[in-house]
Formats: sequence, structure tokens, C-alpha cells
Amino acid sequence: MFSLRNGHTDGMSAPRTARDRVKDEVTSEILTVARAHLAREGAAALSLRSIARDLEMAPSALYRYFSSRDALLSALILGAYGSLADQAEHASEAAYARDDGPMARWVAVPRAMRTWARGHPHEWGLIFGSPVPGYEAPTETVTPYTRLAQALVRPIIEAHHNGSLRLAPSAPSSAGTGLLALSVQPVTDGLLPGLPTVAVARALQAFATLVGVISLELFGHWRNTVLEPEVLFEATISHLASSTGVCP
Amino acid sequence: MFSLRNGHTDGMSAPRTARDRVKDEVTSEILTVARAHLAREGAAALSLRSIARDLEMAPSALYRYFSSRDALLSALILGAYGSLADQAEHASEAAYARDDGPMARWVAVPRAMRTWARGHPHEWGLIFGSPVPGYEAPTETVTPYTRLAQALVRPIIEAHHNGSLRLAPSAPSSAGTGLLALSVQPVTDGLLPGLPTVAVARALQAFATLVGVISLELFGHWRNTVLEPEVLFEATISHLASSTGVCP
DNA sequence: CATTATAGAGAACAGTGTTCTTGTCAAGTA
DNA sequence: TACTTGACAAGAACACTGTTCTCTATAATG
Repeated sequence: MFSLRNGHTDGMSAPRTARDRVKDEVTSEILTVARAHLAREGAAALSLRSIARDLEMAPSALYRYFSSRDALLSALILGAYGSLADQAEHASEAAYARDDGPMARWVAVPRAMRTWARGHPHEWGLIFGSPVPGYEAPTETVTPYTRLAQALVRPIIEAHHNGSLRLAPSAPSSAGTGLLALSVQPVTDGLLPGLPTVAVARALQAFATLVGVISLELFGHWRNTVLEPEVLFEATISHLASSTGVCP
Repeated sequence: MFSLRNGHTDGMSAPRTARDRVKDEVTSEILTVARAHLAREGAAALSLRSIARDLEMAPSALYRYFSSRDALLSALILGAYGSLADQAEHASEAAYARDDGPMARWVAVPRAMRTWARGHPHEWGLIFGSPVPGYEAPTETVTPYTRLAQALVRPIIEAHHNGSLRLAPSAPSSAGTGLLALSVQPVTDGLLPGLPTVAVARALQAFATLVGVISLELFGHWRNTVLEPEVLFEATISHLASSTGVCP
């Protein structure tokens, strides 16, 4: 009937033929100049035709590599997730390799997130800014997202294992803690197994705070309001250390 | 030389002539259908021509009212700021009119922010999402922004005046508190006069947390992660009550 | 009433994403 | 080796977009 090109059903996904190799090469070239355009002018101004001009290709030729502009942007988003997760993981591992104290280990990932965000503001906006209709590939973004989350909560887990996790009691919420436990159960199971619900909630709140402070700084909301965003950021992550319980 | 139409230099800005009146009317009609398009398809898909079609006008006619698409979007952004500030102020005043306790007064504005955000997701994205190059009129947005901030921090101020503000000490930050005081001085002076630097920082962090949790929920980051965002939100604002010091 | 400023329409230009058709060249097959 | 198949690239075309220009009615002003 029809013969499969790469007739192996196993997990081998490396390009075999020379054609596949040059295809991957062109694909990454496209992504490179797309990233450059994104960094320079932002996502709204990203145009297939201008990318094609830079590559000296016909606009229609790009459709051999990306089925639409949204598909290209999805690839950029996915790459951004990966890049952010890489930086977070790297910072975390460096802190643990240096055998830092609990506070220094805690602040490593938040600082890496902010540094990455300042270095890639438009990519940060792609991830944590307003989503645009067609984009976002949930299935593939969950992996880097989990890597980022794991790097962030690692000090919390270790503190819990050490028995040094100190969670200040907070005012009772309007909904009971039973509902809260149910709501955050996926996080408890997948990211913080065995930890009390309060700790899970505090970790999620810490993540939200980080996204909030970094976004507010990056998106210009602190103009004439917070003169030195870095100083407030440092104070914030110190406070989060207490809030999440990792601070002794 | 030339005669001023409205030859009064005082603050009277009400439309005088019938022409001005119908102009304002058409302007608000444009804004209304623009808001409808924005709510339905988002900011990226907002097109001058489709608005003109809905109004049965020529596309070029819109330029009598808005000098560009960016100007129209800036007007929408400004309106969104005002709408959010209105809702926050209204919720705050209602809580104070009801003579609620400190906790109920504190949660009123955060809840109003979330409710407004869920009712106007694209407008929330316009305010707190990724900014787009041409937009944002900083001079006019500061007023509604301050109204929102004032509604939010009012319970903090009152607690301070009552002497009931209880701020848990947090771990020392890497930068000294002197630098922090300098960094947040505009907020201290304009919004929280007389309050200690820690309280100001906690208020800013609370605002960042609110923006973070609401954005993460609205932008779909809680998918398969937080099953009931409202429950987590309630827990978060309860925790913020302790963090900011308004909780007894 | 005459003048003038204004709202609106229409055409046009440059730019966009996308599709379709055509040609060209390398890879796999008889 | 010759032939067929498939992929890649180009070009034209279509339906859009924001924006500008010119032109014509019409309403307000002197």
C-alpha cells in the first residue's frame, strides 16, 4: 500500500535522512529570526512576511515549516517556557551545588525568574501576559512548567523533610480548609506530596506573587511608584521565605 | 487672528454646541461597539473596519473621532481603568457603609477586583497583561489607578490609625530597609503617609499577589492545577490580611 | 445670505495572513 | 540507469487590515 518513510515505531525521533536534517535546520533558522523580531518589536508586530524577507524566502515557503502564524508563535511560546525552565533549574542546581543555606537556596529561583524576565521581556509577556486566541499548546507546555515549579518548590520540600518547615497560621478563610485541600489536590499530588494543604496554598500564593511583582515591574506599572524594583523584589522574596515556611 | 470656539479658559469642559454634543454621542457609540468587539474577540482581533461596518460608517470616518487604532485602544484602556476603579471604590464604600469588621472590609476590594476581572477578562488583560507598543497613556491612567489603590489600602490606613496594625516581622532582605524606604517613598508619601516602610512594602506585595492570582486564573494557568480558583483566592486574601497587618 | 469649518464617503496605497498553482530538484524504486 | 514520487520553493492572487487623500454635502458662524 504505502511505505512509511521512517518505518520505526519506537521512540527514535532523531532526523534520519539528509532532507529531514536540512528541514530541521531551516526550521531553527526561522525560529531564530522570529525570536529576534519578537525581542525587537514584540509579539504584535511579528509578521511572517518580514521574517520571510529577512530569510530571503517567499512568504508562502514558510508554510512548509509552520502551518500558520499562530503555529510559529506557539513554537516561540514553547521555546520561551523551556528557556525559563532551564534558567530556573540551572539556578537551583547551582545553589544546591554551592551548598547554600536555606534562604539562599530559596531566593535562587525567584531571582532567576526575574533575571530571565528582564532579559526576555516579550517572551515573559508571551507566557504570563494576556493570552491570544489561537495560541497556547497546553499539552507541551506542562513539562517545562512543571520543571519551573519543581525548581521553585524544592527548598520547601527539603524543609519539610528536615522538619524545619515553619508555617505561620493565617486567618481562617471563608471556605473551609477541606475545600482548599480539594482545590489544590493536583498540586499536592504532583508537586508537593505529603505536605500540608497550607504549605501547598502558600507555595501557590508565592508563585502568584512572583508572577505579579515581575509582571508589574516589566509591564511598567511601577513607573513613578517603585523607584528601585530590585529592592522591592528582594524584600518580597525574603517575605515569601517566611510565608512559605522555608525561613528558619 | 483666530477665535476660540469655547472661549472660556476655566474648567468648564461640558459640550456647548449641538455639534459637540452629537460628536460626543457618536464617540461613545464607537466606544460601545468597540467594547463589544473587545469582549467578544479580544484586543488582537479588534479592527477599525469591522467597527465601522457595525456602525454603517466608512472606515475613514472613524478618524474624525480617533486619530488611530492605538488611540481608540488607549481610550478603551482608560475606560477599563475607570471601570475597575469604580467597582473597587463602590465595593469599599459598601463595606464601610455596612459597618463590616476589619476582615470583611479588607476582602471587599480584592473580591471586587476578581469579580470585575472575570466579568471583563479582555479589559483586565489590557490593563495588567502584556503592554502593546503604541498604547498606554500614563498621564490619564494614574488617576483611576490611584483610586483603586486607595480603595485597597484604606483598611490598612484605618488599622494603623486604630493602632491595630500587626505586622509580623519578616526575614531581613539582602538590601537594607533604608534602600527599601527610598524605593517605595512615592507610595509612602502619596498613598500611605505615616506608615512604616514594612507596611508599605507589604501593601505593594499584596497588590502584586492579587494581580498575580487573578491573572493566573484568568489567563488559564490554573488549568488542571487549581480546581476551584475561588477557594484558593479566598485563602489568598485571608493570608494577605495577616501579611498586611489588618487581621487582628 | 455668504463663508467656513466639519462629518462623512469613496478611492487608493501599503501592508498583512493564507491558499493555490506551477516549476524544480533530490530521493526512492523498478 | 531510467522513472516516478514527493517535498520544497516561488509567484500570483484573495481577502483582509490601518491609514491617507480628495471630494461633497451640511450645519454653524459672521
